[in-house]
Amino acid sequence: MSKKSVSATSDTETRATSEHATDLRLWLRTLACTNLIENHIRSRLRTEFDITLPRFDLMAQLERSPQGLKMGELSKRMMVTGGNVTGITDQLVTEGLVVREDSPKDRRAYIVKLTPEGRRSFRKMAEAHEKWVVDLFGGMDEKQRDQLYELLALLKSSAAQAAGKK
Amino acid sequence: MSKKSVSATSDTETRATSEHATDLRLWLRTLACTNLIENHIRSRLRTEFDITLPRFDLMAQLERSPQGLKMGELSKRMMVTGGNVTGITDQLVTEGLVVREDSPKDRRAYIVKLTPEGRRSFRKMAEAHEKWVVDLFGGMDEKQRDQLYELLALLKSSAAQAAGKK
DNA sequence: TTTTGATACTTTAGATATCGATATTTTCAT
DNA sequence: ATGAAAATATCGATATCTAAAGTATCAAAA
Repeated sequence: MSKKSVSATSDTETRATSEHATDLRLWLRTLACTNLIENHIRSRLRTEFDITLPRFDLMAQLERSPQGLKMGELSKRMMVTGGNVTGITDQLVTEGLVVREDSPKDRRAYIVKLTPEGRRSFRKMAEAHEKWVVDLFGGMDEKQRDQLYELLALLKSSAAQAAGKK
Repeated sequence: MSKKSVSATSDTETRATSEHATDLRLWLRTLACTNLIENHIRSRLRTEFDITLPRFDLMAQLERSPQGLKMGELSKRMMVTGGNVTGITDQLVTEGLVVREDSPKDRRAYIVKLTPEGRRSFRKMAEAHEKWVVDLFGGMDEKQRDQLYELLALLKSSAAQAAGKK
């Protein structure tokens, strides 16, 4: 007894099951791409600049916000917990790449900023980092990259909404 | 090398810079999507099943390979280092969810398998997990998801090639 | 056989990560 | 005002995670 192929005739239950499976495959592929790229970048940051990815990421956030950022802001933007940001910041302070300044508006908070050396150091790494990313995405043409960019915007808002409602 | 459609007024340098910037944005958006989804799944696995994401991932690999997998295979498929797999496996063995069996072919290797309890436990979690993923991708229609799936295939091979050459 | 190199896994050290608890400060409703 | 609730950051415990070094085994050549 052979099963009919899932097509226009599939009932609700069959369709639901099949959608589950395809969504799962889609998610696993998304994850695989990210891990592939992230592992590569992590490895090169280490071998070529002797820095870890989390430290680089934190510095990247600060470079984009020259006025500095509160710990909580960093936590939100890096999508990691506050305790984690505390640890990474501690390391970068030890290395002299960032500083904690007291916030004049809120005595609970710190403002984290790049030091001049941190900024200089980051700029050099960022230049190489951009090249790596260009290479990693180089197998796609401009139209495909644009399409991917738009689809990921959809995914981001879809996931944000679903995650928000919980 | 294929021709790229570029606005007539941009010179080479401008184009290069702008491509760098757009690729970087594309990568950051990819990363943001993955983190968003991953954090949500991690959180729900913890609150609803009291399990960590890495443990769930390892079990998922084993469920797909009922004959069991060697540590090295797990390492490759999960895209993490061997030492990491050792630790996660240790935890799961302690919890009675997986077992290490000696490989009959190679005394250096183990075959890791789900225990009956591990399989039972995983199936229950996987069902919920799939629902979460369906919800997270629910804001995209079928065509968009298909497109995303295909574009990610391109990205995967592009990144794999670039990462391979180094 | 013995050596040699590669492979499979573990162990170690260091740096991230999370979660829950805590201390301090701010905000806000009364 | 003032007390409760919320916000900010840190700390301690535990769990990942990587890179590198170490152990055991395999496979093939000398």
